Amino acid sequence: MSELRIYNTLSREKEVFQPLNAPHVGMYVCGPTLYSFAHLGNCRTFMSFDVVFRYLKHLGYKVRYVRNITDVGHLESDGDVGEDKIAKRARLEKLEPMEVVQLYAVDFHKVLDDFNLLPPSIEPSASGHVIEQIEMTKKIIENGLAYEVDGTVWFDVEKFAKTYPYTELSGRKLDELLEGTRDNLEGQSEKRGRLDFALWKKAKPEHIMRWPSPWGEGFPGWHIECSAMSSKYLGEQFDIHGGGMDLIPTHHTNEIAQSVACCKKSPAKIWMHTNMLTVNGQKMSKSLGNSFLPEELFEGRHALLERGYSPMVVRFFMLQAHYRSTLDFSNAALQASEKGFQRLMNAVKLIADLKTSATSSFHFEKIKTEVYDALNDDFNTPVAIAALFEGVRIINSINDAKDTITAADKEQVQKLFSEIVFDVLGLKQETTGHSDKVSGLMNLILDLRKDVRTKKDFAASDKIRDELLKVGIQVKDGKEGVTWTSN
RNA sequence: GGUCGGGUGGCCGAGUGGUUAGGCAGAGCUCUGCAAAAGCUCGUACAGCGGUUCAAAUCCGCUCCCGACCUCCA
Repeated sequence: MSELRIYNTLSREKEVFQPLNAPHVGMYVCGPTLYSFAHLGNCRTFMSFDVVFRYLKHLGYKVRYVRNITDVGHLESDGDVGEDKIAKRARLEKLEPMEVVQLYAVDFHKVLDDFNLLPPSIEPSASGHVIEQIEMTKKIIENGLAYEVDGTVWFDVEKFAKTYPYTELSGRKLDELLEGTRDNLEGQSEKRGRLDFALWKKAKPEHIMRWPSPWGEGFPGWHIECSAMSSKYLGEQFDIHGGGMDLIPTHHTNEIAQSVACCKKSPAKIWMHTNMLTVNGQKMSKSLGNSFLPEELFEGRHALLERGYSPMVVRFFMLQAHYRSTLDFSNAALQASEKGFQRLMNAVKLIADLKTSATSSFHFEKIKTEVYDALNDDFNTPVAIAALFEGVRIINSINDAKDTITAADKEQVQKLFSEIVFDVLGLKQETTGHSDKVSGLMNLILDLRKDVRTKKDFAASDKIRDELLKVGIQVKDGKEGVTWTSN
């Protein structure tokens, strides 16, 4: 079987995955800032890493997956001028900051649960690690790479860049960043270099969230939390650090700088970045106002949607694109995925009842190899799914007695589909949740319909079928009897 | 403006120097009382223009178009 290879943003190529301390794997993913509801684009990133988490576990690794919660320190604008996002929200809604965080945390977890994401091993919050962030900041000052001005501590990027390739992750040129004209230092705060960012911010009198520190009352900067928490739970060096692509140039670049400045070590071996979800070719984002809330999608409450789509259909839709490609969101694409998802799941259901033969008329190993080769190739879920569909065709064909399968192969197929579809891709059969009453009614109706069909009263029979279809119940007359599905 | 990424059949979306992506939609056939489901067959796509090569959609150059980042953003 092929080796797992992962695309590393640092090297810009796929590298064979070799954990620092096999079988243990440490993975850190930048989580949400809880100042609003998570939209679908946010969900895509966490879903991508959910598959990474699941696949690594499937391969037998003992994964510690840390995904943080940002509940303090994330500013509206750049490190100088903005207001803390959560503090602002709290002020506007007249809530305690922790109330704001709680509201969106509950929603966030519910949504990810709807999408069948596994919870991370540890979900640390920034506000719960202020001490660690202060300690790290102190160390960076000791190492001469940060300075305090009037209660605020700044990271000295230009000094750091003399001994370390500050822009290694983004591939930008430092000179060009320094030359940038979009803002200048005039009229701005006390920081020395235009790229310098805050490790600790002095709290203004009206600021609600504040902690004591060696530099007076204040709160931690946005980037330092991830450096502090990743090193606390995964060590100074760990295997995988992930997040959305938009975090590369600032957040992740600064994270590396902080960790190196503090511990002299680059924190992660592999940096993984997911691409954006787009709507009509444009990035889905809150500021552009084109974002979808998962709830709106499930219920079809959105101008761009003709109707709702279930969480598993959406999950399947997202897995049909590679995590490093943009994925364009549209009604038609969702519809296509819905059909495909149903086809896949129907086939999975069929496996258990397949009749076995003395020989198999297909090569199971070929499908299995294709699936694993795909997943090993930087978690290529769309190709893995394509290989599974080859299996779907065969399963259906066996069910139609046009192909054959041995008992041993059937067991293998069952195992492969169960492990890949459910455990790795994280899909699940969506229970239609009929009550006993509905089932009883359906049995009665179909029984009556059977009677009229025996009498060749097809008009009556078809009327029953057509009327049921109108309320969303589809009747299928198979060779083995009548089945029905409800949506 | 700078940096980076991309333009694939009706739609979504993989891949890549020579061999099938896959899903959805469409056409035909089989099965069926008819439907549905399922199976089989079919469309022969890679923005444009040059170049390299025995061979390019895949490499190189130019042009056009789109996007991301450079400001908070997964």
